[in-house]
Amino acid sequence: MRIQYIFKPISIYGDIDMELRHLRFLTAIADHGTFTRAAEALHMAQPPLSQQVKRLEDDLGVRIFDRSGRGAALTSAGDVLVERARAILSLAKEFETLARALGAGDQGHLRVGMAGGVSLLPLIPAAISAFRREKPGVTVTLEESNTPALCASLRLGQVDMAIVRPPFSMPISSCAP
Amino acid sequence: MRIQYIFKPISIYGDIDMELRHLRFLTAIADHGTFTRAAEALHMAQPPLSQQVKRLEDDLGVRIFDRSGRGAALTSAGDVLVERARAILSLAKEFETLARALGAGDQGHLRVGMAGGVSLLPLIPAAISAFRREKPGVTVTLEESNTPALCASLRLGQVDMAIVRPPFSMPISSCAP
DNA sequence: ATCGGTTACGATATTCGTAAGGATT
DNA sequence: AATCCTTACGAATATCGTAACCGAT
Repeated sequence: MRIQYIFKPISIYGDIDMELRHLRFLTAIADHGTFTRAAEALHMAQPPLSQQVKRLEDDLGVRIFDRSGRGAALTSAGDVLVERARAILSLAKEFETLARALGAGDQGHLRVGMAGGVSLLPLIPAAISAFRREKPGVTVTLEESNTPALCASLRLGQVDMAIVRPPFSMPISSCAP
Repeated sequence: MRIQYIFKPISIYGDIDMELRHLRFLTAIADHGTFTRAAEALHMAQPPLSQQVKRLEDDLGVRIFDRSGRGAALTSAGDVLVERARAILSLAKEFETLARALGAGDQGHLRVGMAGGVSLLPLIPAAISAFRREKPGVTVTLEESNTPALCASLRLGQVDMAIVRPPFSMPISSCAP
């Protein structure tokens, strides 16, 4: 009866918080086949890349890459994990894109044409103030003119919206985009 | 004609890499309603939480929370984004769980019973060596005995696998789990 | 001997915490 | 006045880069 013991090293570091950075490291190595080339692609030196990956592997208790003299190949576990990592990174990218798009809606330039005397109505300045408070990123341009001229400006796209008074002759369908 | 200009501040920092930490911050604030209580839950002080969120908002160009004297409420954009953040964090959590599970499969204790003389066959030691090389975290216990005794041990769960020679009398269905 | 990965350690950069300042209820 | 968020700045911490080392082809 022969018994063999293998002592597995345990992480000397405390548990780390896995971050998207680590997932980016994994996919880069999987994509480029070696730590060295992945490090180049990540604009960093290779030793820190090794450190981070090793630490992640130790923390999760799973070996993701098989290192050899000619590069790093995915283990069977690594194969599954890198696939998941790509999905997460893809969602994160979408998150950023969506956030910027949502933000873009809150900034820009709004050109408002107002018929003469409209600014005397209590509701209008209040509405503009409220809008400016809610969307501080939007530059608001106010322009006072008469109703027919404003309708023309609106049609030409020189203003984005016009506050006029009846009577005015403009079909709803000709609103500016 | 009156014109108002509002200059929108641009981030003085370079673009940051969004990390899972930022998403954790967002969901914590959304969950707790105030930066202060979220900071407590995150085991951190409240000012750095404000800093990180502000920086993320500036970088993405979107306001996620409406700050007021009595807490932080989600903006319409923030509502969408926090929902996405939760999805990403959920996947990240799954990733960690899966990784640990895959790692656990690569470690543990494998008890192998071998019939006498089997170790003389060239294939068996080679297979064991290969297995140990591939799964360094698994402790392998080898035990030599005779075929009937090994079948009994296997049935009792005293070994995980047995390498025996015919004839042996054991239905396949009685394999250990 | 070259290529690739790891270890060691000092430098750098980011984050974090404390203290003071505003704003709103 | 009390509560909550922000700004400012020094301290702690984590990451990063360079240099030296090991292993394999």
